Amino acid sequence: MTDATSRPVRTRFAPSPTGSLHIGGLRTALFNWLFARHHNGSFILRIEDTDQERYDATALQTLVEALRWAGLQWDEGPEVGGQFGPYVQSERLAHYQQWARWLVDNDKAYRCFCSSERLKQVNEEKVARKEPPGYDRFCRSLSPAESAQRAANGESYVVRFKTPLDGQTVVQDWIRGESVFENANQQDAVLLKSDGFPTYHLAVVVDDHLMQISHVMRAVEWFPSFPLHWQLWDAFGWEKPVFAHLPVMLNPNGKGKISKRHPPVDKHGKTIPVMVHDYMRAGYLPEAMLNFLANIGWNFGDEREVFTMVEAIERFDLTRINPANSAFPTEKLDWLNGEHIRLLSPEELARRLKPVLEAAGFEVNVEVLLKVTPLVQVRMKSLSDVVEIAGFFFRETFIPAAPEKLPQKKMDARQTRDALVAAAARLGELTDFSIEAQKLAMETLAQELGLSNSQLFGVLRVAITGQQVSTPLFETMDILGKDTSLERLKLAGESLLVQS
RNA sequence: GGCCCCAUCGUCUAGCGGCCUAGGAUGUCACCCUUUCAAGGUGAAGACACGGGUUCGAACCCCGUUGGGGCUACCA
Repeated sequence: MTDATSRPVRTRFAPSPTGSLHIGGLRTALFNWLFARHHNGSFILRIEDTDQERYDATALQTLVEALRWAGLQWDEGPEVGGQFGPYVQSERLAHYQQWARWLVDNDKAYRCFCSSERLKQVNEEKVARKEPPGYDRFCRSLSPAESAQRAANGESYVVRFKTPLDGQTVVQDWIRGESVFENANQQDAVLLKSDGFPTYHLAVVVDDHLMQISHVMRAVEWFPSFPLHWQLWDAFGWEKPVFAHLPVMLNPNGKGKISKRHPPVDKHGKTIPVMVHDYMRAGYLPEAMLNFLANIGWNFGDEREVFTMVEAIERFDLTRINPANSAFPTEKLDWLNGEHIRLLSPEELARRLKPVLEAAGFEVNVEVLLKVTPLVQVRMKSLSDVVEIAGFFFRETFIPAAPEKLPQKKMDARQTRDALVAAAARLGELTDFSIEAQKLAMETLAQELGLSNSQLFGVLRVAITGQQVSTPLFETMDILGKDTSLERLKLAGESLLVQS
């Protein structure tokens, strides 16, 4: 079996718009996108909004936003059009109704007039008898004439598939090979609902055919309905696409798939975001996110784990997809995000940092930001880290640290104050306030005071930045300037109460 | 419960019958570098779920057990 058919490669991502994009959905989209790009094919976005009860007007917008953030451009779909449109299923009802009708006319499906009450009762009875629940095929034996008559009378009905009563359905999955399902275990699934909307099962087959999808990559959740779809393709007599059921991502502890309803937690008990928008807000880079997702269930081929999507496209194939489900390795995401942050040019990083700082309420002086960026670049795991590490550069008024934070290991208040005074005096004398000059002066001073560099520099750091953890001291003073630096040292010295 | 899928370090993975006394990454720990925090460098601990086969030889093939996961709607 080969993973490329003779047909042009066309893949699709077909989410239902029920909110932001689920992180697992993004990976499914990514794999489809990578495959299409690798084969110079087309990647299609199709919206599966056939559930009116779950309709959400803003969801499509949010979904599109997440996909655009990730950079997964679709060649056909909402907002971009295409020759196989419309790409929103609620606008394609005529197709589904036509093909449902075709199935009924060709004895592949039938109208079911059973009420939901009766269905419920049948189920309860079956369960009571310890039988597996399911429809009892009551309407399957209705004559075509009676069926048509009742429909004509305006009686409400659904269309159900006429599942073969015996035999087996042998399905082919690219990742798992052959699987055999007993037809006797299959239900007469509803294809067309009473509101005239199709179920997923009908819509997916009709659309994948009409849109000439060559490869269907979807999550394994769909595997149980795979035989139904397989039979549907056969019933229509259409050429099937290649199917590949992707493993799902489980909670970090490996228990259960990641879901919005039961938010996963990491080993520290911290809640892990499920939606792409949460990751956007948390300061993750789209390139890191995609790199991360590409490493779950697929691998680059050699031992590299940090790569760009351009590189991934070159190598992407279905043969290296791992059929096993995987826990969500959050620590790797943080690591990869740091790696990608370091891969960025300082200018590019600064460009991405600006909105983060602004969102935190800072007014950003771009010139300062450009100087600060290289200092934070190596220290960040996420873009939002900049606020904590270097936010003080952009604060209107300086917030000094509490005086008790000033003394370093084995230092008392007097010693600390004296060090601050001496440092201010020494730095004040400098005509050359360069980083090197500052460093030399302070190293000399530390020796004179009998302090270690660590002690003296620590005191100065807290005085200058108001923080115990910050950007490097001399670089920071360089950016702040001599006047501001001296002012802060003086302020810190005065804040220390010393009994004489 | 039924049906189906899956099974290598804590985690993500390489491995597709001999190159495996199982490789990489992450995380953890130690050391080095060092003005804090990082980053970087070096090193350590850490896995073929179990039981049967097949074979000269099995992490790799087959069967069973166990474990995990998915599905079980007029939701997708």
